[in-house]
Amino acid sequence: MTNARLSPFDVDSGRLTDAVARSGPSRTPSPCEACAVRHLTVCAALADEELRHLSDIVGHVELAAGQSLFQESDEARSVYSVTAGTMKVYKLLPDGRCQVTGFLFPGDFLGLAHDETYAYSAEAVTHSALCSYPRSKLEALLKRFPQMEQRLLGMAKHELVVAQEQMLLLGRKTAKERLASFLLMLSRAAARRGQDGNPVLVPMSRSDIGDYLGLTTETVSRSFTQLKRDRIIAAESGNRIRLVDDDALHDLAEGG
Amino acid sequence: MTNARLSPFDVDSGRLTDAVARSGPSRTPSPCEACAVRHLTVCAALADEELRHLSDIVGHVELAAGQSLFQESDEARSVYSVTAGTMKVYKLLPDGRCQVTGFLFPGDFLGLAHDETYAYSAEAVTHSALCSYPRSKLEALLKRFPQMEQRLLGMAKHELVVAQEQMLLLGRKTAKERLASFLLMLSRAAARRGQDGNPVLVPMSRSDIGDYLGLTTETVSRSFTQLKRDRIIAAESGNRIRLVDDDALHDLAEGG
DNA sequence: TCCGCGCATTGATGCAGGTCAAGGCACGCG
DNA sequence: CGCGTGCCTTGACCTGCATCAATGCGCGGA
Repeated sequence: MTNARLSPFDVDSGRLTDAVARSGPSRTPSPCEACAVRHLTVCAALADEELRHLSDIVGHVELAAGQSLFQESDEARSVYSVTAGTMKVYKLLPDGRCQVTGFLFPGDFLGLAHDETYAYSAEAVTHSALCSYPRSKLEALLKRFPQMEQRLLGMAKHELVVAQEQMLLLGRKTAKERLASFLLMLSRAAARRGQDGNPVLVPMSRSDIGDYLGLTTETVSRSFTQLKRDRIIAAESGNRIRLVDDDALHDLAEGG
Repeated sequence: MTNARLSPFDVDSGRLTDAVARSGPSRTPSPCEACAVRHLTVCAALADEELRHLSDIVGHVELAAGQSLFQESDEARSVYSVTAGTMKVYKLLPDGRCQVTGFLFPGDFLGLAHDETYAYSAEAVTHSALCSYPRSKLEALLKRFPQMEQRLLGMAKHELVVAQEQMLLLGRKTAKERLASFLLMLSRAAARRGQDGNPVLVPMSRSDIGDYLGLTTETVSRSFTQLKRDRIIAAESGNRIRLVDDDALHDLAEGG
């Protein structure tokens, strides 16, 4: 495996520039209609009229790798939809211990806050682009279009299922099992976006992975080495991992 | 600390029998209107008309301690609202490793499934009572009363926040910190229900607590002993724990 | 009242993963 | 083109929690 972080446009590059260009606020009719990742997002099920209203309130953000979008306890002014790149959301303990609660890819939603402040921090892992929706305006829209609320509820339910699986991982799986689960998660997420799920691109650092899996970077690294030695995965160029023995990987991930 | 599990009616007894009696399907106008725990539940914000419709489709379940409500992968026919007792929801690995993803108290909701099957198993910790709503009929109702959907979304968002905190706990906290967080969670949950948050009732076994905190029963027991030795908590009769040094407990829980 | 069962506690020991430390490798920059 | 920086890998050692085992203790049932 190579050590370098990707330059921001190595991967989703076309997608990133496309999405940003297309959705520029200056475009005429309804930029959201032309959104390249709409089928993945909360916007997928919306009618044209609803889309137009959404277009009216949408803003755009672009972040370089490592840039922060918001911090836990910031006032939750906006919610966001990732259109390109990879984001991470995480929580910190006062002494600096970090738990990454999720990685987000194009189509994913973030910033849903229960009260007036965010419950976690969000930061770009790679160069990323997002649509932003002012919370107040979005809420007004939700009142008018309950359809959207339904869609949001569906996404929240799905996130809950994912969160419960992550709790099982953090509470009960071994380091190797955690890494196997992680690679399969990445692979499925890539496939959902219509990208290649094998080999799978791993854009985040060992340290981010450790903070996601409740491990140290050293243990993540050692587990990678073990999986390679066991011929279950193989490193390829550009931070890609080939899933060589899919069955073994699944068995591992499920604690087989 | 005593070892005995509670007999089912030691605690929420009045509440349990009341709720069950009141909400019997044979009652005349709208049993939900009289529900003792309505202010805590998804039903809180509903208008009378909506409540009547809800009453029409509601069913009731009573479970003895240890009885299962549904299993992961069962077809998700109903969703439930806890009216009395304590439930646990959990996920299993094939080899039997168990992660309790949450304890549920009166007012809590369970069974929200993203697809056609439940994502976890649910079992009564103490004698419990629940309202059940057939999923199909509830969905029809949600279409008519978007208000309810909004309320559900709010509950789902709150559950997500809780789940993220639990991930931080499972990924990054020490055994003592986990137990401190757990006791504070129980205390807050009791207070929310209008019960005494100190001393706090701990109705579940060491093994359930371990499965919730990602620890073994032995480690849970040892951590209890340490907190007692440090005069941070004290055991009282009937599985109650007095939170003696609240500040120390909070500091511990936050990783101070 | 006594017995036995199920849970909790405590002790002894082991090990997975953390910690500390030393290179290695790729890339960017002067 | 060589050097520095940042990440990754590997090794040696340590420790917090798991595991294995024994005992305690409260309750329910005979």
